[in-house]
Amino acid sequence: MPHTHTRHGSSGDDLCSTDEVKIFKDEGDREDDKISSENLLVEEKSSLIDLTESEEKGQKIARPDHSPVFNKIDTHTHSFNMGYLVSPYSYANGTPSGLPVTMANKMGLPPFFCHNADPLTTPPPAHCGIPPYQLDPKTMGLTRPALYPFAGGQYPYPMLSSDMSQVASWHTPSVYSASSFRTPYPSSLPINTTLSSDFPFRFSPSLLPSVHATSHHVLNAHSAIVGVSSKPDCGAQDTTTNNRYPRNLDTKNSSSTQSNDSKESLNDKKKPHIKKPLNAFMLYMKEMRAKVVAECTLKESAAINQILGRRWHALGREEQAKYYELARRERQLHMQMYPDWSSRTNASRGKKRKRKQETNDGGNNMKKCRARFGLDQQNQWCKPCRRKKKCIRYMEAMNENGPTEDGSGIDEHESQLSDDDDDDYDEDKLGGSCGSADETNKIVDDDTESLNQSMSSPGCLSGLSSLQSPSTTMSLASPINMNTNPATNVLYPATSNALLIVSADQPTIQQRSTSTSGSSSGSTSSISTTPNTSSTVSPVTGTTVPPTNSAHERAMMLGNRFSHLGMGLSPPVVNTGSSKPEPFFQPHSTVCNNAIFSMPSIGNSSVNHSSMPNISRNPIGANPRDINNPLSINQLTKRREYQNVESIEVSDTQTIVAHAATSIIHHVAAHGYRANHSLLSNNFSQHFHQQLTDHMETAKRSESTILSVSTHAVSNSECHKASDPQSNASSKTPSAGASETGVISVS
DNA sequence: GGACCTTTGAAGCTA
DNA sequence: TAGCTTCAAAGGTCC
Repeated sequence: MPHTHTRHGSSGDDLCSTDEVKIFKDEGDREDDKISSENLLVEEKSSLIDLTESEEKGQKIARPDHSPVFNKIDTHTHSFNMGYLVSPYSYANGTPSGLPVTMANKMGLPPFFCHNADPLTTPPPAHCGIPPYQLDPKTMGLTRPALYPFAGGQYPYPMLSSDMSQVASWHTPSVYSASSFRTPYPSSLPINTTLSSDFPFRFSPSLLPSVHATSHHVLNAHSAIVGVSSKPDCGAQDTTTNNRYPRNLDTKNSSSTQSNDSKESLNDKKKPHIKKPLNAFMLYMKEMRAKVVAECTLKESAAINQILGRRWHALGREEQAKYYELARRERQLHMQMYPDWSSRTNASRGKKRKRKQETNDGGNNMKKCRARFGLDQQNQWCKPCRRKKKCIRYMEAMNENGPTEDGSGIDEHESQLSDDDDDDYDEDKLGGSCGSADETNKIVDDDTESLNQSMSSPGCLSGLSSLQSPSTTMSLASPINMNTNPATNVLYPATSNALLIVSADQPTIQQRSTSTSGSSSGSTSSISTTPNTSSTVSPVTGTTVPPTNSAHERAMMLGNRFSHLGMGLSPPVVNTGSSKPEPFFQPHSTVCNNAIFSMPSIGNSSVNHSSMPNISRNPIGANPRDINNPLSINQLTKRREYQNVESIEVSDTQTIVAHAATSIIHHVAAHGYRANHSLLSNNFSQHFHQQLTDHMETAKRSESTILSVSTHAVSNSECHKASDPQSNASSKTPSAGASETGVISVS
């Protein structure tokens, strides 16, 4: 376990992580430290959990005063170095991974606070990263109280000049008045009483951030105290405090002021709810949520969390290690503050537990409609789910083969199926190819409903709620993953001649393609085709054509495919009548030979698609933990665009696709395409455009009818901006758009 | 006002 | 010990 980088070479305190140490390094030393510490972090990450456990178990063991952190502080007393509190982590890869907001908040630091700069007037350097919430707290829904409600000359930190005074100030109520600040932990806790004795240990600077934490927006954000936290009798913790943890948590200690039983009983009723310490992911979420919200204009936390979940997985180990470390510190601090607290306390108190126990009775792990079908297929939801009521299918599954308790659920369910799901039945049944066979079988076994409508059910997909319909989902990652739609006889080779852009930091397609069934994890990209027959939209041409599932599917797939240019692009191959589908796109040699586009079938126009196994179901999206699964985000963010897809003649699929694709490419070529992974260049776009144009010319000669497909851009790879007026405006133009992040959608 | 949704991780409980 | 369950944050939505 590395704990070096302390200038004084103090004994290693596990609390002293390398990232933390880096903060105390001078600018000139950071590079070297970064290199070494990164390597150390990798090692640290591997043992992070064990370390955490061991440390937490032994946290009550008295520790020497020679904490390396203190030593570090000693070395920086001249500058009142609390910079580490602001940005203990570097941004080597540009990923904003600064100090989690929680910690920063607890530290009571302004966002712009830097150890060597004016905390309030000097913006942080770019590498420090500015938490997104700083951009526009109001619009992001994050309340942000005054960082330091001091008057100009009241800012406490500058007054500190010595180590101890500095440290002491962190714990001196006079400095952070309880009435003025919200501390993450109650000031009245016994810990204050023991401060003099074991302060160096208990309030090691590594922990100080949380201990002395004063007001901060995140603390507001996570006003941790539930129940009495807002009660006036909670004293300083109520209106003025923003504690995550209650001040009067320990009733034993606070009971001294409440002598009579009535007060005690009342106090028990008002006993504050001590929340669990945030884990690494929660810390990450708190930090990144605002950013995602700002990027995506999504406000629904469920959707945001899905994005964050994916990003979390996409996060480097080093980055994650930081959050693990912070989470460990949170736990440590929480444990120190509330030694008697146990998660059991919270687990046994809430109604939530009761409710969940009820819903989990019967061992039903079925996903509810929302999770099964996603937001874009609400037409497949049961009625209660549409109304956010209890899922009757869920309840039905709970009762296995038996009827629901009142029977209404079944009836409604059946009615629902007959009403809304019949249309999907054939297609799902025929072409319903989604997910692995195993998963499909599993679903079939679980619920007969799956036959009717949930061949695409994300239930087989472990319930990523916002996934595209898995029934029509296929993965680009799998070279043999093709979705043959019998209804239209149009083959969609996942990899045929399409260009698949693989992130350099992601496993290659070949690697991923080895897995052709079952888990979706590791899928780099996917194509989602959602034969949503209910969608009706006016075409750009204004003509109204009866909706055709395949056409809709075509368009949506196209949109999906192009919307994932940054992750993968696989235009459809149209079966022109011959037994073998004709490749729609001819990859350019420059692309085929480009290692970036490494892909088994790229450039191989002779791929025998017909001989390819008919992967029944694309596992993409099956695993909500699949960080590379774009479907969840896609569905969350682009379904509205898809709903604008107008019907298209099946026979015109090729032309339509080409038309739409060309429009997109036009835009890409014109504006340049900056894919998520920065792998697409204008040259590529132009080339691809040329390829499309050539095919279009060919198609036009053979096709008589052309229906147009409107296209518009989506300005984010993960998030649609349907609510964005600009995006909406652009959606009305029959041109494709590419955002800066390189995602294009077609509607 | 509270449940629900959604994510991952931690912790407790149970078999 | 493995598996399951609950909770932590967040905010829109629904009842």
